[in-house]
Amino acid sequence: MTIRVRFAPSPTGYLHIGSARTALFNYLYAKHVGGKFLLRIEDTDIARSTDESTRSILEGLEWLGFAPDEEIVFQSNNADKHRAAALKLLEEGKAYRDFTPKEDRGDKNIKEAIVEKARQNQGVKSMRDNPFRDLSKEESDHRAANGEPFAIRLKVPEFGKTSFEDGVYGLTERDYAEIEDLVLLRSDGHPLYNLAVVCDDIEMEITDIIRGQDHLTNTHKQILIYQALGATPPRFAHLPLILAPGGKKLSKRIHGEIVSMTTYRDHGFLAAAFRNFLALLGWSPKTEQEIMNLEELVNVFSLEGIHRNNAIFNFDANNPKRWTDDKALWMNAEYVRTMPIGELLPFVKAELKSAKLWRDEYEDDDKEWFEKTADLIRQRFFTLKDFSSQGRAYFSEDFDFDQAAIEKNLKKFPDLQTWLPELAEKFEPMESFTHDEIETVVKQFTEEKGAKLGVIMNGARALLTGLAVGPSMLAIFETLGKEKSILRLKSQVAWNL
RNA sequence: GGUCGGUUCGUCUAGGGGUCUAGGACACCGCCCUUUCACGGCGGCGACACGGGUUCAAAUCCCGUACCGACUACCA
Repeated sequence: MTIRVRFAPSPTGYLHIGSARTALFNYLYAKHVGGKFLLRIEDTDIARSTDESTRSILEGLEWLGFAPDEEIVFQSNNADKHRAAALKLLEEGKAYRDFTPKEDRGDKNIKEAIVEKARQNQGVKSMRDNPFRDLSKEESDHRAANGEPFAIRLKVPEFGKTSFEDGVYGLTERDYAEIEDLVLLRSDGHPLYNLAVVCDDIEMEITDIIRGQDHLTNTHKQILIYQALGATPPRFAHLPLILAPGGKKLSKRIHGEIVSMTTYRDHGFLAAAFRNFLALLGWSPKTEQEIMNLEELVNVFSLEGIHRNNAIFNFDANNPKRWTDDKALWMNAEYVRTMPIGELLPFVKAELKSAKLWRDEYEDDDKEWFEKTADLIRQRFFTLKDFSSQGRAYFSEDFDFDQAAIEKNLKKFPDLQTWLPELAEKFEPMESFTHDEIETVVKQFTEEKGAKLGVIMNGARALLTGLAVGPSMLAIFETLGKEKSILRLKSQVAWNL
């Protein structure tokens, strides 16, 4: 039987880091065994689901490169089937109508309310004390026929326990006494999560469910539903959670965009790098190799490498340099700096285009120059954004000067104001403007002036790139070319800043 | 409150009774290279939550405590 897994997000926000990692693990698992990776949008909560969120999730998945192998399933389209299943269970006596009026809960403190209620009911409350649980069929039918609203609850057996072998957490058991007669169908006729998931997973012939650990206890309820429906439950594997710094829950509300996939895309992350980073959060290949492309990840992925403890996604909202996890940033830099240049170029192009720095010659007459330059400057870059910010001077005459660079490398040595234009003069007659020739000229010039090579070079760097850091100056001269080098060495704009 | 789960450097992790004076990566610090540096090279700092057992031997097994998390909704 082919393995079929699904990623089933609910469209109540963007694709966040936890869901993205769940999608990744499902994808890796499916591909590893030659199975299918499916996508289902769980939009049964009409009040909270939005189309915009669905789009955002799809966008995130697309960016990461996880295309579903079959058509996307929208859970809300299956509501009729879910209702039918609930009715069937009711018919078979495996569920019952609950005529208790719906309780209005203040939306805000639901968790607190639950705890409070549980505290009050301590030791008294039984999960089976619903007065409608054993209502006769006749009376139940009668009241329903009279138009009395009701919810349908699953009739959980009095004694026994559910158990299953979790792919990550091992044997998991739960006593029936701990499981309430869960609501299958709301009094307004809307199917509830646990019913919907089970029905859809049966219908989609899902064989393995890989999802967040927050569903671990739900699984027992779902197994009860599978059994009532006469279906064999699939295999389950639960993933540890990804937490915020300090070990608190990562929340869309509190942590905002920092957890959204689109943020990473928009901040110049390479999907390959982010995927790689995500894979290492809660999973380990058990080797010391950390840089792995998708294919390698697929090859070595196994449930056995998944942790049971939660991982922290580190970031510091108040520190621009640490706006997201250090390791994610490093991973991205590693990819930017070491991936085959040919694979990187399309991303550089897209970045330059969006910054209006792209010129079509880069793919034509200046193709070689473009490749060489991108290759040269990427050595110190972290994200794709750096090509248009720090790398701006290589693609445009309109670039900014870093104040600190000017102070430190230019104004501190007033002689440079005449020397640098003089150096430009030395460049003028050069026929071949390449590394070695430039070196000869610059060195000779430096000796003439009795100056330090570093002073000349760094001054030139400030003038030619606006920055205090970057590749070797000889390489910069060469890549910028004679004309631009001369022009910028003579320019006085930086001196007047 | 109850049930269940988890706990190795700041963070991601290796390890599953002796090979652990606990390994790697990121971050941090230092040194080197150098015309600069956010590159590169070398090195350093730094952890088995705590308390009891079991054992010749425990990071590894058992129990308890603490802390963290999930679930406990006519949310998903």
